[in-house]
Amino acid sequence: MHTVAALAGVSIASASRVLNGHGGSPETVAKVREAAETVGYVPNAIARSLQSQRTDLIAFAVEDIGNPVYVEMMRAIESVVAESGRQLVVHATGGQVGQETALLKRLAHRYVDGMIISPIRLTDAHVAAMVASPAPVVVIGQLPDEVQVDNVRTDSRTGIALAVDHLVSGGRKRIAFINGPLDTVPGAARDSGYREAMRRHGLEHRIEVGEFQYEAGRVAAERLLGSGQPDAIICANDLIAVGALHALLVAGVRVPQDVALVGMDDTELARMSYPQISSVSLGSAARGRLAAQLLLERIKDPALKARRELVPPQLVVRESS
Amino acid sequence: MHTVAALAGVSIASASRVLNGHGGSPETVAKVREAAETVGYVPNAIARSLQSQRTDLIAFAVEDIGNPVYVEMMRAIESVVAESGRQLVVHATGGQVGQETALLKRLAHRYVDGMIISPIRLTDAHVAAMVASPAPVVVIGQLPDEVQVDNVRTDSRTGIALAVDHLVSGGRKRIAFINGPLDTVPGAARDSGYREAMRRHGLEHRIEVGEFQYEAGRVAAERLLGSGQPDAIICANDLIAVGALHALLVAGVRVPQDVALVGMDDTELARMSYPQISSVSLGSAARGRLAAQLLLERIKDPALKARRELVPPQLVVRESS
DNA sequence: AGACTCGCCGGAAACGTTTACAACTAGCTA
DNA sequence: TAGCTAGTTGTAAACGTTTCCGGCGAGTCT
Repeated sequence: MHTVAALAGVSIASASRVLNGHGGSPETVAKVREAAETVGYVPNAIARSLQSQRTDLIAFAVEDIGNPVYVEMMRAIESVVAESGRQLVVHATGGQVGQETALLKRLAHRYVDGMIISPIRLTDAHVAAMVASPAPVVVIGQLPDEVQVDNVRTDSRTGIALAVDHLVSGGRKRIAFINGPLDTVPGAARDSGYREAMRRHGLEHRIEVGEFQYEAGRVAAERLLGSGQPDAIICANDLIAVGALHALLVAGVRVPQDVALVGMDDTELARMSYPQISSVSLGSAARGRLAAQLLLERIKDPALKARRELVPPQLVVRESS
Repeated sequence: MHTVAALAGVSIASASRVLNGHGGSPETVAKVREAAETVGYVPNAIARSLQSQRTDLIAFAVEDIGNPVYVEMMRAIESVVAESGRQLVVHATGGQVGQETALLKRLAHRYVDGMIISPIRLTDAHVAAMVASPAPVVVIGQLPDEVQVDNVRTDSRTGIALAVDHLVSGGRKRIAFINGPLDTVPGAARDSGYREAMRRHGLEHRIEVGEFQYEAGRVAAERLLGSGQPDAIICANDLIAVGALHALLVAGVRVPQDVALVGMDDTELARMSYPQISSVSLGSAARGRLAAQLLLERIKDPALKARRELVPPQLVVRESS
């Protein structure tokens, strides 16, 4: 920039103004433009950031950036972030509380303009770090009501209820549920949703618990088949559902004739299976998009008070039920 | 930092030194540490970057951050990048040449310390932008030999050959191939690999072309079944393979008895299907890891001359063949 | 013709760090 | 005791921008 200004025979102030389109006389504009062209000037993003106190970077932190649900969220977030001329920084936290709170604390360094985080387990340390954060944070997932942090959530409890109702109306009675760990936020919500819906229909519950993974779904389904085969299985996410489907097919169980299957999250996996798996959409893409929008709006106006967006679940019926 | 120094009664230089562990007398260290503690000082990442001329950010640019292959790469890259204390910025380019070259040009702004890019189509503009880039670039995928840019690649031509040989040795003769667009780098390589392998075995080729997507695979397989059913199908990636499998199962074709199926990329999809799909691993994770390592080494020593790493393909035989 | 406005310009401060340099002290050696 | 070394400290420059502010000239109004 110094050299551009020198070459154009103007001050660096004028050069800066011209390069940012902030006026200038026609001659100076021409001179500076030409000088910049000949020396191949490109502004330095860091210096600009230092001055403007913005990095135009948005962080997204999740347990595993390979999980289809998060991939879908990330895609949606990336799209709105990119559209706003910003860029996305991704963090894989491995679901470790320490990592996540460390990340939240690092926001104080202002290395990004804000963060979208979807903690799978929510501790007091999380909440403390979030409300203390000097940079805006948006949480995807449940959050205690009193916490004043932007939040987009879905209602997986009624999501499960949709699945149960659907199966019951199809005449199923022995509806089992394969859940993820109960000490996680989604695991706990799904558990209570399932129990309540079953109680409402006067049915007995049957629950298997494992990780939110394919392999866990396969194993859990095998267990279910081993003792008093159910006539329907609800899975806490699509990975589990695909695993369960695998076990059912291997065992020669017909889906949906013998056992109906309903997944959750409605990721591509559900569409790509055979038979295609019915799944409760929790609007991953919509939640990602909303979260990004909330964050951008808050960055623009930090005085906004905390908002809470709800994306309603929706049952997508396919061949498996 | 000013306030910390003032509170501790030392100069900001001393404060900075203490906070970075660059010596200082025991008393000053104590005073500064305490002052920093009481005011809750956190260093500003941008200012530090301006001084050090590093952002500790690495960019990863691909067509679609939701594609399982790229997800796997991204995971691997994120892991080594995070381990080095840096962070990952992701870009979804939509495969558009303009977007990608724009991204490469933006490297001049030094908003990241380097970029890993995997262009699906490679133009002269790409190459020009890469060699002209002031920040290090690593390319995942084919690259003309003379281009002096760090590069990690696989050999999908012999990858296809592995699949063909395997199917031939299993007695298959009418081996069809479902490919992606021929004007893409991977599409072209796979095409020539398939043709050559078939020629070598004295077999006639049969090729369907579509996108590198599930739906394209489904449609292509339907076409193949419609006219002179093959006894084996090779797919240019796992998404296509899963789509093809779907079409086969819907048509009542037994896999692998009637038609054998081999995918490519060996993503989780292949393991999660039923039957599990044989797939040619192109080492996505390994390529991502290598690319990240190359980039980090080059950042440390920019004088290094361009290196070229090759990850050999490997056939993983499962139930579908 | 004088007062006023407006647009353009350059000097300089600012953003928040790190670090080269010089000055100083204390401890040691010859 | 003079001289040297090692360690510590503060001043100030540097990183590369943007922007505030005052000055200046040209045009407009009375």
